[in-house]
Amino acid sequence: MSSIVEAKKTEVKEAIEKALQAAQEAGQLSFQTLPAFVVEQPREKVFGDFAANVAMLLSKEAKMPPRRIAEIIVAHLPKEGPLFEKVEIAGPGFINFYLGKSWLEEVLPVVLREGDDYGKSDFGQGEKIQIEFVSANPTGLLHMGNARGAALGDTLSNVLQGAGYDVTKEFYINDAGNQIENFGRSLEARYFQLLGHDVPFPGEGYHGQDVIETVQKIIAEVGDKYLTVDEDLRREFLIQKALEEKLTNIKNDLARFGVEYDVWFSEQSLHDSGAIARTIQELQERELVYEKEGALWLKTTAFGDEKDEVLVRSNGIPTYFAADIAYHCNKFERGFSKVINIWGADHHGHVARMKGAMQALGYDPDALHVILMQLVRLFRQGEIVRMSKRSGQYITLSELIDEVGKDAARFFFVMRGADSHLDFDLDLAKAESSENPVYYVQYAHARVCSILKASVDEVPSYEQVDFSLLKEEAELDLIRKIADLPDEIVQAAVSYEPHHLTRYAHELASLFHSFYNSCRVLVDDVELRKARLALIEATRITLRNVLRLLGVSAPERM
RNA sequence: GUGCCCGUAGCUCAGCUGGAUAGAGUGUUUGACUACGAAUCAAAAGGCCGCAGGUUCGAAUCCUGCCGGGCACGCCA
Repeated sequence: MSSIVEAKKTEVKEAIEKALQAAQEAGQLSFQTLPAFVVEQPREKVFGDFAANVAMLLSKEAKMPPRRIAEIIVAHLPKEGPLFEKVEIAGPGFINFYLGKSWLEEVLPVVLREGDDYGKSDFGQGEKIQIEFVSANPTGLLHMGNARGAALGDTLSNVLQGAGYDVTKEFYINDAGNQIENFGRSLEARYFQLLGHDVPFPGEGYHGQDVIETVQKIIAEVGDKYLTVDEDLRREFLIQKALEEKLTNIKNDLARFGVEYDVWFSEQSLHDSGAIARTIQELQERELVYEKEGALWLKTTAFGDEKDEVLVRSNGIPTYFAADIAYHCNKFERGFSKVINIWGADHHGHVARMKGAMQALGYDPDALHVILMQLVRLFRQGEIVRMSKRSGQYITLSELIDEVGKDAARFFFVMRGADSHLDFDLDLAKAESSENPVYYVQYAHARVCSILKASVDEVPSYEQVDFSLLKEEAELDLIRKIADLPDEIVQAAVSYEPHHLTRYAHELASLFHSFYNSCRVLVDDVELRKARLALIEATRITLRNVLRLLGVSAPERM
């Protein structure tokens, strides 16, 4: 539960702060406030283990060129401390710190000791975060957009948990409102049609084949006895049965995808409990609601929206927007300090409105964070796979898992940032070759396992290993990357960008493959062999932990 | 028309709150298996970071204006 990299950065930073103070007291440097400088790992290894940009930031206030300031700071740093092997000034005024390799010897024991927990931290301090994703209409099957949302949301949840947050994953079931009425009419029409009655199908209805299948199942169970009952009763029954079946399907598909929710939240329950009515009343009390043409409107223009939005239609039914406001209030009432939503980019117009509504009701709009994800395009043999939801012609999550497998699907969806359009190459995802990044990472894991199996002796416990024997460039690079995991997870968590993790996984695998090709593990030298076994065991642990966060399996054989 | 997102190597994309010579993968070219898995590795080539201004010690990153692509502008969700 500790990050060595973070600890070292802090040590460097404190040393610089002391040097700054000393320089100021000596009258060599004058400034009012300490600038918010950073200590970071430079892009290039030649620039040392850590670098500070403090001199550049101070240049203006201290009225001195950055390199001159850097010289003064360096002069006040501890000369021969255990911390710095070498300190250099480079480029426009960076101070580069070379720590030598002794600090790297601290890394592997931590990994071996923490095992499955390596990479976790208490950064989030148990802060309560709620995350809502997929929330697909229970009137159909899950499509590619839902699949991307599922992979993104679930991975982000894992990452947040890994960074020490208390995460609740939630699926909002749209089981009320207009589209359910519409769904009911579609079900009813199919019910009549399948029982030999020639009735018209509603133009705006749900045309998909899956709806027909759902009704077939219902008929198999109850037969034709709902032909003659009252229309309201019939529709209510069909809706209830169909929603049950659809929801079970959705749950099963998501479970196959490795996604389990903590809460399934029903929209209908907000109607039933009066939560929506209460929310509308509260908005009314704040004089943000007015009546026009028989409908109730919310003054969203007061929060910069282009036009006001309807809360309650002239037919008396609250809109989705009204229900969603009530739902979000409910989230905050449950004590979450942060609420994350993952929406398709086509809902972006909804973001400002929802934040505005939260502000109107006295909540902090910034506590609501919406991740918008761009659309997914499927490619097969270089051609776009055309899909149309209206006609029911689209590839479902279930079919995707059948075709490319859970591992590839999840990895591919998380590989790109949410706001970039995702081109999903089905052939690449299926390819069992090096072009496929999933296999590349998994292969690294399988390779480690294979060596461990071939080894006659067990992985030594970390107390029995002399880690100073690891001094090849490839070994040190690999250790450095392993040491990064806790920070990578925190980075991905605070930025809500899980795609950093697929990148990290690939880099780690790459450094391992390099190491494998330049160093032999099972050498005759007993002590070196032990050290290298410990290194690859730590690599295995790190790879497996990352893959677990991604929801991708870590096979021992491929 | 208005608003939001995107524009980086042939292709698909990274690039963290502004930092050093803009990075991966893939594709192309060339090498490496009598050694723990060649589903691997090493090396080369490949860029006006859409265009033009501005902010400053410093811009792919921030601001403005254009150009090009996507999306949204319902008493749908």
